[in-house]
Amino acid sequence: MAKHTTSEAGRPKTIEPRLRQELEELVAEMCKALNEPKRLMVLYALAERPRSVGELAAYLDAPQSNTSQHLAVLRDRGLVDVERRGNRVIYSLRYPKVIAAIDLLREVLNEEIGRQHQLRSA
Amino acid sequence: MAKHTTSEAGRPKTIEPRLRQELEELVAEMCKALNEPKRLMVLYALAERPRSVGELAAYLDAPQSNTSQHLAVLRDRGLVDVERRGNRVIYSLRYPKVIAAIDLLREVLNEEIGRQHQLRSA
DNA sequence: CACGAATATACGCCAGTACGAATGTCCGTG
DNA sequence: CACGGACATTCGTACTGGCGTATATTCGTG
Repeated sequence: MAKHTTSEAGRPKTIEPRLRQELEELVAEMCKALNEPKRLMVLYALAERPRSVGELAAYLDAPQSNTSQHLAVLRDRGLVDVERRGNRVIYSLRYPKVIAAIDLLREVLNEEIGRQHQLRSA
Repeated sequence: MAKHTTSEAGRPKTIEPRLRQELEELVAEMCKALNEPKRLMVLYALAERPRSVGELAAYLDAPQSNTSQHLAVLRDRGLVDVERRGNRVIYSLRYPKVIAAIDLLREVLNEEIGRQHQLRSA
């Protein structure tokens, strides 16, 4: 393991970049769960109410296996709750804050689209 | 300003999935800009103050070309502003809301980490 | 105008990932 | 306990994205 070269310089105001990198890694991992349109649709669908896999597959107009794969990603990231109900498996949204975060990004998107439109018409 | 998506009572609760898919595609594109630790670090660094490419490269402890590539992604997504100052190019954060969104995800991350810890100790 | 510093881009390589098809697993029912 | 339905997982393939190396571009300076 390579040691840090300048570890004894005075403490900078920002935290050690190495640690910072690992921290951001975790956030990035969470963002990776959100960079897929179908997964976003799933999250919004679950924000309304819990749904079964088949329901979500129909909603996405995607094959069952594909839907299950996307749900597995969200499950591994801990973004959804799972509950077995008889023959089916019901998924639900665990953190409403995730929707709030995406909504914020959507607002930014709106501003940006307006900006681009403004540039074109100038 | 940003229009409020008032949940109009007469409308169907969900919009056409086809259109919805395209909308989410755009949001997903924006998330793709955030799913890279170094890009997140860049955004936070720019949230403090505008910085040049060399400065950011040093901060990331990454080669110049790599830094430029990441900046190109942020630039293409419209998340940063660019200004040429003499020999250098100064980047700055365009939308503070992006930081707010990431902070929200960070909160979710904290809850999730606490949750996992709790599960392990049970 | 030649030169060097700062930044951007092109290219090839490798890892990661979404997808469909096929298969495995769990559950309720007859 | 055999069968079918709902869901999960595996596998091979095609695509995408990040990286380093090398090269191009832009600008200040002598």
